[in-house]
Amino acid sequence: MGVIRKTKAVEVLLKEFNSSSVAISAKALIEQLRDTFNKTTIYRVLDKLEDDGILHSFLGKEGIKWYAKCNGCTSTEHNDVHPHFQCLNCGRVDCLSFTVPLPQIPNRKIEVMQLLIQGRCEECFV
Amino acid sequence: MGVIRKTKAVEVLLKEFNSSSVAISAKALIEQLRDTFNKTTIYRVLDKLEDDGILHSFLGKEGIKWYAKCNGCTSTEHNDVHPHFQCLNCGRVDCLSFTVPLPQIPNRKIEVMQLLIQGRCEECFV
DNA sequence: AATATAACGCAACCTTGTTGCATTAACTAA
DNA sequence: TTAGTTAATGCAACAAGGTTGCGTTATATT
Ligand SMILES: [Mn+2]
Ligand SMILES: [Mn+2]
Ligand SMILES: [Zn+2]
Ligand SMILES: [Zn+2]
Repeated sequence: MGVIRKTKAVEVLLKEFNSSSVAISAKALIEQLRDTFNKTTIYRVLDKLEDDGILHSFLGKEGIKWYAKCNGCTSTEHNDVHPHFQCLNCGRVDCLSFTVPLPQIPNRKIEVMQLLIQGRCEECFV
Repeated sequence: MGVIRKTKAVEVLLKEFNSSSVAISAKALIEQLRDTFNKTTIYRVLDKLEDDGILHSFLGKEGIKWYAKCNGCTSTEHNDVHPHFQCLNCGRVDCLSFTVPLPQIPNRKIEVMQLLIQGRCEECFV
């Protein structure tokens, strides 16, 4: 797969993610671009951008899907695994750049891990 | 809130969680008890048992809700926060007893964290 | 046994996300 | 530059997980 045509939707969504580095939920994009694009289109473009290694996705607080820019991923290699932070006050979500060392678990093989930290972001921190 | 009446549904669900210590998804319970209870009832009882500090819930792989027994929680204090493990082979989910030390993040306050580790469980480990 | 009301079943609904299909618009090459 | 090819789009309908309102049932209390 992969994005092959530079369509209006691809262009607009790419710009959305390039203008800031915070994560954006599919839900928010659909709402925000409701008058411009159909939700199906948005879901499909996000899918493709993820396949391309341009965006990565993860599940936020209520199990809804968020997307953020990738750093150095390709369509063949998605090696951009890191924790995410969701602010319980303003809702903002972003990527955290550190890695969390996990203890070995006997007789289990760890393949993926997803860590969502919740609390107060820099803006909402008192 | 809290469970006030010992009904059939409460009894059956409690037994379900007491007979083993693995987590069970609401989805699985609804399917399994489809001929006995309405799904609304199951959702409501699970909710209540959680409020009571008897069960805790978390989101699994596809963002669906899982429940497991609590250890030493009450209706006023839910202090049973720990990682969960979901087997990518057999689908089994369980609670992990270790705690993951998180680095301090400057200017942010960490309140909750949810960690889902995926891989191969003891049974499916080769 | 009579009462009060928590819990239940059912149908209808909500939200997030997906699918099939006819139409439109990018890209390709004449 | 235009015609042809087909990826991408819009729309409507659907799916899964979960919630809500309301009339009925069953548990606990007297
Ligand atoms: Mn990220
Ligand atoms: Mn647990
Ligand atoms: Zn914030
Ligand atoms: Zn397994």
